[in-house]
Amino acid sequence: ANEQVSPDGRGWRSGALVEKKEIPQWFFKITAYAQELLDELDNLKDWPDSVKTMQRHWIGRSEGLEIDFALVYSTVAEKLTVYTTRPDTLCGVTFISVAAEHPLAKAAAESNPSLAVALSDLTKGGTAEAEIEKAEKRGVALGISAIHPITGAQVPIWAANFVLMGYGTGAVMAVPGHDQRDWEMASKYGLPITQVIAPADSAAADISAGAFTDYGVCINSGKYDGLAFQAAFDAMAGDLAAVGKATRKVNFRLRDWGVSRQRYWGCPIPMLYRADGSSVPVPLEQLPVVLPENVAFSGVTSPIKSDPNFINYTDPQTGEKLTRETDTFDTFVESSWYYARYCSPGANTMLDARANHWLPIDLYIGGIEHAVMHLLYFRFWHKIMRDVGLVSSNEPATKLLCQGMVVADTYFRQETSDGPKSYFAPTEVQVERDSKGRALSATLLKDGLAVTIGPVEKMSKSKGNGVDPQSMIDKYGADTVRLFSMFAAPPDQSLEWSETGVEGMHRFVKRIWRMVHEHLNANAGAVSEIFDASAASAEQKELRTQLHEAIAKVGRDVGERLNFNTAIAAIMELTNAISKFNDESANARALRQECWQAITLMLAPIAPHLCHRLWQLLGQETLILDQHFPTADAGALLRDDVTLAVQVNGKLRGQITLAKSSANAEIEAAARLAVAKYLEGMAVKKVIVVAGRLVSIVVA
RNA sequence: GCCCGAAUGGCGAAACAGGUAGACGCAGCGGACUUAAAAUCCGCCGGUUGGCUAAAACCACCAUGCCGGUUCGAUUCCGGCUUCGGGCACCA
Repeated sequence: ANEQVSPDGRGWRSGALVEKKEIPQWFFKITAYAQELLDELDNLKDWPDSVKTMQRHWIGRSEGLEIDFALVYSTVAEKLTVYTTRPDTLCGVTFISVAAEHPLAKAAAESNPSLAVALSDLTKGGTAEAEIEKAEKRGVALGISAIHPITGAQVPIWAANFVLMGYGTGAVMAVPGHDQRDWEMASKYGLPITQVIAPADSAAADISAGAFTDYGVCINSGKYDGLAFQAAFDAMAGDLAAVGKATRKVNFRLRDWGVSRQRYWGCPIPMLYRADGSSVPVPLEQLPVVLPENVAFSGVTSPIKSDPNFINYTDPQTGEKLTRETDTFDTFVESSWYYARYCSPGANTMLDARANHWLPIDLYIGGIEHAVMHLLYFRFWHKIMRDVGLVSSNEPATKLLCQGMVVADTYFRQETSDGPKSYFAPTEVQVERDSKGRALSATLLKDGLAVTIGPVEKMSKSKGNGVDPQSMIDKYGADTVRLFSMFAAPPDQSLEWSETGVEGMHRFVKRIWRMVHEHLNANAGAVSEIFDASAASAEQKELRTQLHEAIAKVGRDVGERLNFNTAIAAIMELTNAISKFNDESANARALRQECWQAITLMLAPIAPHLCHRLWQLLGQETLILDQHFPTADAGALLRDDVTLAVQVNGKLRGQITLAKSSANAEIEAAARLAVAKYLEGMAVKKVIVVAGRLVSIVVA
């Protein structure tokens, strides 16, 4: 695995030099779905844009040209086909680069041992795209030339370490004047660099310092001179197609999905090999092929690779002797359809009709690290299941939420500057703070000596900053822990764990408990009166408006935005407003009862234990679990007055409060009065009234 | 190297379609209650910028990573950076 290769190109445990070898592998043809996977991103309205953008780039659709270069004196093939998205630069081709695994390179190496060595040298280094892109551009001449399809010039063919056999045709035309990788390679090996594109704005491009990669107009390109990108593309495509040397081609960056793994623990790939090496699938009625667990481990390879009981297979009908594939599937295969199987537990087949009944998933939650690989395989597999009739939807999940990690403070000691760090749990440490609450230093409780305050990091065993939620639940209760988890950050951001924050939330829980009891005690039990809006005081009207504004906000935050933190904050604000509401009239008691019932209903999904009990205490005979989320009373949301900010030249200079029904002229007059001292001696150039928000006066 | 994000007080954060920056909470400070402590309640809480001051109140200015732009108005939009995080196909 790439992860097990050290940066020096050796195995992380054995230290052995890593070699690359070609082995037969099974692939899923995800590229056959590339266009659909791309197109349907537009229908995923409730997926984050960042994920959709990453998938678009990953699929990487490009429109280009496949161009044939005739070979000179080659016994292997007549022509070499390259793929390019920049045919406008064709006249700047000074050589051709092929992948080291390209058939042409292999053929050339057959009769040339030193070339074979040089080619295998080229493939040294990692396989990760990041490594290939960052590695020095290297190449080796194959000693073969090709004929430029337009100029007729002979250009040499090289193998290069940055050309991938799996993309396009495994061969690219090299235009060092206008491609940075080609430029670096040409500069290294003294290959010619010519300019065939000039900047569109007729400025000069300096290709001696690096490639000029922008679009521009053709120069030094004969009859194509002066053409811009698209015109040059079309002209080249037309002319070359007419002589059978080019075809338009859409390519995708997306590669087929290699699913073979040489590990034991996995799902065996259900394929059989005939004596002649050809392969057939295991018959449907014999699926699934179950991994044998009664096996003997001997050495480093998977035990089923040498287990005759597993390998040998006799066709029950014909008696033909076959052997089983011993590789197992990539585990991404299973994670691509578990959600569907979960919808039909116990089914004797892969899925039954229940899967289609429940799917697609309403809300799928996972980390952003899965943005391209898992989430693309997942979409691909759903389309496969659709195409074989197992499900009828096109996509597996209608809404996607990418949640953040849980992080916490770290504390450590390091004996020597390059020595190992020993970490301490936040619970073992006492932090000293200055008068503003800034952390100054920390000491270990056990010995009273200093420890270093480290950065806030993802909770992990190695950093010792993990918190067992059970210990917090034991101490504060599950409702408090759940409320804190929801309150500390929106779900798509990382959540910083803080025990003082949990304590603060516990205070809030106790406060609600106490306030409800005070409300009930003042009334000697639950209240039955109904709030009478027509007889309400201004303060009562205000609280009731606040209540229904909170209900509307919490409904939106929880139901649509999934921003539980602001929902809880809105309930806290309402609680603070109730606390300040000192009115013991019957109407006020009825209003308070309405508030507490709504708060209990709104908090019940997050703090079910607390709210279950409070609901009963508030005199309700139903179970709170059976209740609907409260809805705001539109009438209660209307306020008579509105407060507007008044700006002068964009700076806040005053506030006005006036009837909501006020006409713009009235508003403007009130605003001018409120900021009169800023308008003295100035000419008012413009007044902008933003309904319900502010008045902006522009003066000079 | 390429792709996708993020950056706001001492801290976690809020500002939902460009409109009063810092809601809500944590920490801190001051006070009430108490013999005392805990718990609870009340108040303050961006700026070692300037003005007026004994001090405050108050007023002005500055402030959403940095530089520039658009706009009456920018945390929000645009261009250019910096730093941090995620991904780059065998970690899953």
